[in-house]
Amino acid sequence: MPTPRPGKPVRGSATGRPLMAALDLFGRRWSLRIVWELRDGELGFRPLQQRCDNMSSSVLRQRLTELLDARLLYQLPDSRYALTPLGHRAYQALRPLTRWSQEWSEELLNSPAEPPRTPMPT
Amino acid sequence: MPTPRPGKPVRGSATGRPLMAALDLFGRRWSLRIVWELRDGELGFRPLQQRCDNMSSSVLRQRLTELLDARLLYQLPDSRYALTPLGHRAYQALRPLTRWSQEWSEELLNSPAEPPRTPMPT
DNA sequence: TAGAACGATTCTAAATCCGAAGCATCGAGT
DNA sequence: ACTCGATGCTTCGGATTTAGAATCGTTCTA
Repeated sequence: MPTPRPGKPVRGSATGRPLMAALDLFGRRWSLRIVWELRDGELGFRPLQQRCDNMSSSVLRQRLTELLDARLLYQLPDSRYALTPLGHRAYQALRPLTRWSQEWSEELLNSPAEPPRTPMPT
Repeated sequence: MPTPRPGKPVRGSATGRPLMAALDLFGRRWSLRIVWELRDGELGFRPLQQRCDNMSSSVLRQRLTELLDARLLYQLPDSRYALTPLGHRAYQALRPLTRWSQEWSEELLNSPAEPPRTPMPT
């Protein structure tokens, strides 16, 4: 499964539009989380794994490879992983999601039950 | 596989922090894409499927159920799917990603080859 | 009234992910 | 020198998720 890159067609999109490549990259499990966890500081393999709720090491390695490949990460001489400038900007692009998730949380608290399948205007 | 919701522990996170729930929700394949494709207009099942590069209908249905459940979508009386206000804000939270993906694309064009495993400061 | 488009479900196979185990290396401590 | 714990991975079998095709019943249109 190749690392998605803009320009080439990616899984689920023949166009190769950058956004589609990005959605593919970040649609893989733990991708978003890994970028998130590296937001303020380099981490080695195992520490990173721990921060990611002890995700399986095999998948972690795979994601790291992909993210290295996509130039969101680079590896320090001591083998720790860190965000590249590009990776940092990706993290920043993800930040609004934090705010949103709070709204989401609040809104679900106000209506934890069944969905109104119909009107829902506004 | 339950729909992730803030407050309850989700896959890969015992805390139930809203962000982690969001990362779980959007970490599922096609989730991001579906929200994206509904950004400016309601779509029925099949039209939506087509826009998503003919993703498999079984998975589409699954994702739709989850997104309905999470209140990002609702269904019109004619059964088309649309973003709720919350879903719309989610889409907006995702927009910076578009800009980022362009930068990404450009940067990869300048260095399509092997990664410099070491220094990479700045 | 025949055909097309639709929403949705079911089934099987393939891809992906998980989790545990193992291995080699390194530095700290004795 | 020698154990010990931590680290960076790798491998492998089994579980979960996704893909893909086929199908069903309904509605809409010609």
